[in-house]
Amino acid sequence: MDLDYFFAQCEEIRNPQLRGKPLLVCVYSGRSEDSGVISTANYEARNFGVKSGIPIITAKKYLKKVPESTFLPMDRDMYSDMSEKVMAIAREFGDPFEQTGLDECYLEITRIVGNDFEGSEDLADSLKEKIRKVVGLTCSIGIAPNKLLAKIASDTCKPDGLKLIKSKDILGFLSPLSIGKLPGVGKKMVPRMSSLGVKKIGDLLELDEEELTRNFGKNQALYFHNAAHGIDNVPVKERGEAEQIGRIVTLKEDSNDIEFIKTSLELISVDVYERCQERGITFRTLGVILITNEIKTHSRSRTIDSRSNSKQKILELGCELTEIFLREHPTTKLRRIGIKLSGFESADSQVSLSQFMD
DNA sequence: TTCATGACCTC
DNA sequence: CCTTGTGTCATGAA
Repeated sequence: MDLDYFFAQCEEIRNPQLRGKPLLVCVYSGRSEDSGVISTANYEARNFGVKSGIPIITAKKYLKKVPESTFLPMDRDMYSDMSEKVMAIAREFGDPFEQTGLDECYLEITRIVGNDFEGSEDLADSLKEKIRKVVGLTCSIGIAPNKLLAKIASDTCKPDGLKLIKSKDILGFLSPLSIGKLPGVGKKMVPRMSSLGVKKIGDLLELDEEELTRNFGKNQALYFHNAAHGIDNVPVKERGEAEQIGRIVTLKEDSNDIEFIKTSLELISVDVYERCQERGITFRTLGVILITNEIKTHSRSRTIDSRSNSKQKILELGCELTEIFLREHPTTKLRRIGIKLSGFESADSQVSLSQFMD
């Protein structure tokens, strides 16, 4: 199940006046008036070529002659609330239930509907209806023998769609789709596939395993081979909480001045610290993400002996790792900076004397 | 095995 | 002209 143009649809629900006209949810970076990118566009905006990931300034050009267009900043808290409501509903329709993002989840329904395809469509319809009635959002649902096919199916039927793939229809469905429709094949992989003559998912069937392995390595080769045949054995699995907590920001200007960068590090330290506090966890590994003025990404991380969660420690380690990097790259300026925590453990599971006192 | 790093994906 | 957050994987070193 995949919610349609999720962030923009949330905004349409908050303010129904916005419906029927181009609506863009933007990530403003704060460098200049319109710097930043489009996070989500509704379908009216997509008609003008606007899509996720393009610069805001470009979207404004595309929509120059559509003055009734609306550009809104992200309101992540609101989208999280909407997501929670939807997921609480969806969870009741499948078991196991796996949420993979704010806007998508997998439901194992084999035990619930068995081989009854009609039953599975009725179940999906009633889920769609309930989400629409209770939360007001539309979504798209793919029903298939495995997660890979279900995901691709839901993709091809949005918005507000429902698509069932029966076993006998798998190759007929998959083969004509562009290779980029395959999860895991994005901006970098499409040209590589293309150079091998692979434009459609079906073209993968022509390559033998030796050729796949030579080009992509054993692991990916196996994935592509199976995917082209519609094979995927990854079970639907409940997920716990995130295993990483991170925050990354864009600096007001490119800089290699640690004091200037520190003001941003302070901000994001507080943010990740508070999110750790909310979950009552300590971390063992802290990493910094460093994106240079040339848009090259670097990371540096350190695993500490005594796990911790203090604002102090986060900022201190973050600064130290950043300083070391800057020292190693004296001519490089940073554009964006981030901190990422991992290696979590619940704070109260620390061995403490009190556990042995009774 | 664990750790560090980077590449890539997605929205 | 280029955001943000989370995850997976490959690789190489310790």
